[in-house]
Amino acid sequence: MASQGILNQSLFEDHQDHHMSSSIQMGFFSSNFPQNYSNNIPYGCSNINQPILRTIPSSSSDEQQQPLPYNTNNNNTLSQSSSSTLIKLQKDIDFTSNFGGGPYQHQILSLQRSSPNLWSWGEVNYDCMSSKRNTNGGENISHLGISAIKMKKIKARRKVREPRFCFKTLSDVDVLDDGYKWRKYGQKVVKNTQHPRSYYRCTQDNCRVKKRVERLAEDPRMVITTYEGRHIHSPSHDEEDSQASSQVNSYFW
DNA sequence: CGTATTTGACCGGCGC
DNA sequence: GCGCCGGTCAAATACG
Repeated sequence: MASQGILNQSLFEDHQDHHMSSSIQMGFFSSNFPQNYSNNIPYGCSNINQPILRTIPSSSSDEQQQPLPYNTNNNNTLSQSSSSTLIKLQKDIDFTSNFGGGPYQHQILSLQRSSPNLWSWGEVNYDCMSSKRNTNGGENISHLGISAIKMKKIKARRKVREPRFCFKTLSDVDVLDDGYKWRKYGQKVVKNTQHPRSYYRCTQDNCRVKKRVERLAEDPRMVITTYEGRHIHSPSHDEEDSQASSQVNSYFW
């Protein structure tokens, strides 16, 4: 499976560009969610407090400029194709470094901003993981009105924090098989949630990728998975035949 | 017995 | 400065 985990770069033309444009870009990626998760397709966005972004056919043009609220039916499930995956992700995240490739092709939505790393961990952490934060006046980092103090704090944290993103998945299983091996190193009960948050580290030597997993308080059927950092290796279940496919590793910088 | 998980302690950031 | 909270550590425990 030489093509595993390779992002369809034709849809991410400025993949190498570190300066984000302020556009919303559609793309596809192949993930290796295994067969038993095929009915647990991730479809969330990186910020659970913001509207879930609706998938837009990649052929459509200008209407892509605005995130649209996702249509949900009365069962609070997606009314669109369940095979759609919607993820707002930081521009410099290589999706394939967190997901290996596989038979399932999911649609993702990449939100690109005018400055690098605007999806700072702080923003994701406060907005996505901790719904109590950011309530004083609703100051939003994504707008130019951000205070200098706040920006300073964020910058300070950016120094040490890896890029991260998270998404929601409808799943009975907490830990989705993303092809990598993880070791649990902590569990925490987060305030105002009934479900604990679990912390995992990639077991690969020198790979510092972390992920955390928790259930959405509002809907325990949803698993929120947050990845931080980039894998420096291919998914572990490729290891057996990875000797002959070192070129594949270049996709997992 | 080696490895993975659990879980209370600890630490640092942040708000008040 | 203090307390709260999230994230991490590491000893204890479980597991294969």
